[in-house]
Amino acid sequence: MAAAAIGRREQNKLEKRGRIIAAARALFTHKGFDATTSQEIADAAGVAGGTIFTYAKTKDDLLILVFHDEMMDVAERGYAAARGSGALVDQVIVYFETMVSYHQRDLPLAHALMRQLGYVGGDDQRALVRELMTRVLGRLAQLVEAAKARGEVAAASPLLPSARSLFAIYYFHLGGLLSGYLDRPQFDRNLRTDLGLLLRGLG
Amino acid sequence: MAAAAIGRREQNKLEKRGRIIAAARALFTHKGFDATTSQEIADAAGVAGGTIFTYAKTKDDLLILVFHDEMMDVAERGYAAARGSGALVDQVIVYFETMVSYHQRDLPLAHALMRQLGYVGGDDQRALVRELMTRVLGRLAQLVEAAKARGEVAAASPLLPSARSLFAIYYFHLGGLLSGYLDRPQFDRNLRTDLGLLLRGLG
DNA sequence: CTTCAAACATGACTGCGCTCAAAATTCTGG
DNA sequence: CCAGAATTTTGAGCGCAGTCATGTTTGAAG
Repeated sequence: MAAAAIGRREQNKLEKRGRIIAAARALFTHKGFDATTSQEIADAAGVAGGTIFTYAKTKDDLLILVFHDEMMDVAERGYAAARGSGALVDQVIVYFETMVSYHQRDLPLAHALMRQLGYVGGDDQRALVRELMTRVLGRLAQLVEAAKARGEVAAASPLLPSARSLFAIYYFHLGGLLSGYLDRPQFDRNLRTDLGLLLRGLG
Repeated sequence: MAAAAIGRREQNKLEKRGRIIAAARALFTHKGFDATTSQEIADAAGVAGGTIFTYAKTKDDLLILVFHDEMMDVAERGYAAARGSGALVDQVIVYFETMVSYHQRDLPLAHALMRQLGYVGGDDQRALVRELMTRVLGRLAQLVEAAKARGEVAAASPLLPSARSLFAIYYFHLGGLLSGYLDRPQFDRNLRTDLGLLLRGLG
């Protein structure tokens, strides 16, 4: 049989997985992460309590499942919005601002998600994070590549490390914002300063 | 009364706090974080179960208390070790390597700690994280400052943003190492590449 | 169609983090 | 030294994340 052929078993698993993710997303958004019990998710998804944990090893891991698709999309939208801008700094800032405004819709949830990103339990979820990271860094690298073509970035600058470093700076400040060490204006200022520094270099 | 005068009440609280932290450290190190119950910590510290949670809002927050002092010290030792080396890149790498080898002693615990750093519950713990961050960035800034005096770094480079960015890059890769996305050689390579990139600049 | 094995779902159950009303301890003013 | 206010400790109890033995469904082989 071709790999595309799927039996009733896999079909059911996919449907159930979809219902669980949808239920979790709705409840997390509506009640908050902590206030949502795994039993509520199970009820809303029409499955037994224990079934949740065959799709995500922990309740925390559900966050990865819930956000993966949306975040993949946000990266795309951020890239699309960033291409238009002028200098690379501005492009990169537009890219990250797109992500931040997505997180702004629900800061506590974003906080919980960020916490979880560095602590994934299941292998499936780990693969999802890898995929997401690849996408996010890939789009960044494209911005850098275009800037290189424009002569705005040195030809010698390696793409992936550049993208990684830009993201590392964003991620660090995002943590500060979500943890309450920074308010939004501070975040914006720090981000611009530090990204600019990376682009210009310390040397 | 002078602020230095402390009554029996505060004296007792300090002692109890010390016992709790010591007990938690011993148990975390010996049994691991997850395998240690809050009751065990309480027993070892000679207090009732509920008392733990007047000193740390959550079990997770205990990690901050346990590691604060040691990490402050590691930053000092890293700085002392780094001053000797030659170029700024190498100094910074020595600084971070000192921290990494400290974490290597107990990777799962370091992982738990890192997770917790971005999710502090109590205000006291938050202040401790602030203090630690200030120390870590401050020592880094000193290295940059000295390099600036040597003419190795542009006079225009602002110290704090530079230190922040260097740390952000380290922190990002540390997360990759602790989460198992990177092995040690990859970590070392990435760190050197990206720190060098920041120092040279993309432009 | 029947039989058997493998994969999956179930939900009662367990253990632990954390709460909170009550008890114990310390402080203060007279 | 005493009464009573203020703060801290206590530990039984609660709710929930996560487990696992049992039951159910699916797929394959004859």
